[in-house]
Amino acid sequence: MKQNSLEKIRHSLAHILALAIKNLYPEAKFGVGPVIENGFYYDIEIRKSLSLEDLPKIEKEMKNIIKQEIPFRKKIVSLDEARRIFKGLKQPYKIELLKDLEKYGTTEQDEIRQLAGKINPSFGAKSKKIKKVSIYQVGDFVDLCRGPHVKNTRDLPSSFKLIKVSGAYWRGEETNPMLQRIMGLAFLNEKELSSYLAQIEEAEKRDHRVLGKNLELFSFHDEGVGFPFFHPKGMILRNILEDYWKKEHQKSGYEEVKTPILLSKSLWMQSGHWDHYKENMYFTKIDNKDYAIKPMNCPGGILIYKSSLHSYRDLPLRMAELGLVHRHELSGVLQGLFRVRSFTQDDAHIFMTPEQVTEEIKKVIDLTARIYKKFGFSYHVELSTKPKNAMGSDDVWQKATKSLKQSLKEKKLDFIINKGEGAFYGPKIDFHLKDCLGRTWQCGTIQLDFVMPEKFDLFYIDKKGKKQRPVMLHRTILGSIERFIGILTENYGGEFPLWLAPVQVAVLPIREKNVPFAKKVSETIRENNFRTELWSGEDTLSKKIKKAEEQKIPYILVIGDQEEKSRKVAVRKRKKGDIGKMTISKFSAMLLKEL
RNA sequence: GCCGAUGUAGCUUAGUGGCAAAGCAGUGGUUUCGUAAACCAUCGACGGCAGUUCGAUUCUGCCCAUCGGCUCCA
Repeated sequence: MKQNSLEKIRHSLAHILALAIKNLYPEAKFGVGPVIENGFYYDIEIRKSLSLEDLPKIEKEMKNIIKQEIPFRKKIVSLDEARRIFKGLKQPYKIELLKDLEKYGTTEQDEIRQLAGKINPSFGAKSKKIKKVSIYQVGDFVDLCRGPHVKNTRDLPSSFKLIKVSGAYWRGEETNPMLQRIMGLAFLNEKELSSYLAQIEEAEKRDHRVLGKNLELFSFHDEGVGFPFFHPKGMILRNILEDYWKKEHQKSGYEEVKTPILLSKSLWMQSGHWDHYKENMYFTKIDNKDYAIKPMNCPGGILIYKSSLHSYRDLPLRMAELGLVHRHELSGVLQGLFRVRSFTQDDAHIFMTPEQVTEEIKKVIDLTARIYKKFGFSYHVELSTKPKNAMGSDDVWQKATKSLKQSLKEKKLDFIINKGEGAFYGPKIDFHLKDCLGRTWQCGTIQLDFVMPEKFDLFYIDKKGKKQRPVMLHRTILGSIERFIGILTENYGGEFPLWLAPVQVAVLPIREKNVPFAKKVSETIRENNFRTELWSGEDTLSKKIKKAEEQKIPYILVIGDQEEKSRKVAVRKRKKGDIGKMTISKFSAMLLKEL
């Protein structure tokens, strides 16, 4: 099994999985079985509903098959021939794929949608004509497949593992039947497999839902599913984050505003949310009139803009808002702080002249880069284009998309394009953060909007005293404060750097009689503007240290008779242990330097 | 919302068709202790609603929540 790329191995294992399924469940109908990051999966339809307990049996069957040293055989056949083959095998999903191949030359859903003219006819890709397709056979399993594959099952390693079963909609469409997806990990050798498993274990240890509870940052309750409760320590973290954010925005020429969370139906009708976002909104009645809780902050910002007359001299007008929004997300998507139903966007709406657009976008990109750097995150950028339920003409969308691209190019940022993933009012740039375990999270977004200014009849007065239509930019950098705190927690594994740590210094007196001096020490530290706790409880020193370490407090000061006598405190640093004795002023200076 | 799994005390876990077990945490004492768990005592739980049963935490159904995916998304 040499020189076979991992990709080939994973793909071939997907076929072996399918063969194993066919052996165990002869009636199986097969969907698709691609390679994914770290492994592979196959979507299947069988009568039995599989659970985790079924996986070892399937895995065993796969290993059996591999042992038999079966060759992978490739055949090029005409479309008609392929159709006959899969009809004979009773594989309706494969036949559906063949139909698409014939009609559009691809099985990629995005491309098909475009070619079918359902969205973005203007972007029009060309259909490639396909006359022949390749099929691969291994044992009794025949698959429509581009390949490539290993030559023989003897080229496959045993370093794979089936890990999950779940439902998955056929072709990713909610309206299609749900198939069963079996997912597996696969690596070149046992060592890589186990190191990946270790990495998963490490990620589990950093789970912000667990740390959030242990560190008393936040909680969730059945009484408000998806609505996070922030505890005192979580609030400290949050306030530090927000203060930092406010300072950076002041420096960058933003003004802060706050808009109501409850606004009337007529406003949401005007903004288009009523038509385009209703399924995600919460409603109520006040004095018999319909109101909605805001799912986005823009209409509020727009009303502020409209409340006075603006000259071209005032633009760009950068209006920032830490805005609390509520969105009724499907119950199945909720995930700790990463996905909640109420969250605070670090939003801003920038109103500007059309000439200012590229320059402003570049400024936002710069600010985003600066803020991410503060936390040591790297990131990649994606550009999302016009979605199915879009408002506004193709012309306007093209123009907006072009501006975003232009700014990205000028900033020399590479980007991936997500077709049809934009907001309903405009295309967007998304920033995806990479944490220390290599996982990515969507946070910042820049959305260019020519639609809302039109809907709300916004204008400014130009040089000649004439009314002109401004362009609007919606943007976030952290994305949501809640999600960002979740990411920070996992990134640091709960060991927040000194400037973010809810408690920076724990002061631990050894004996009862050391408490008065310890109290003085902690007061001095507090006066020096550090967050400190005095632990004057009954526990032994060892126990207090254990607790302080569990709480991941950056510094621990031990106060006993010796310290009291020498007026120097014994300093213990998180992860480092004892780092010596020093005066309080020296200690404070050291902390200051670390900030 | 869909597919699958799970739900015992604040946390981690044990267990049973017949009084639900423990460690940590908490509380009350004793101890005054020098760098990751002192000692004694004590409080505290079977997610909810039905059904089967003499009896249900245990079996069945429905609901709720959580976890892993799908779809969606900051």
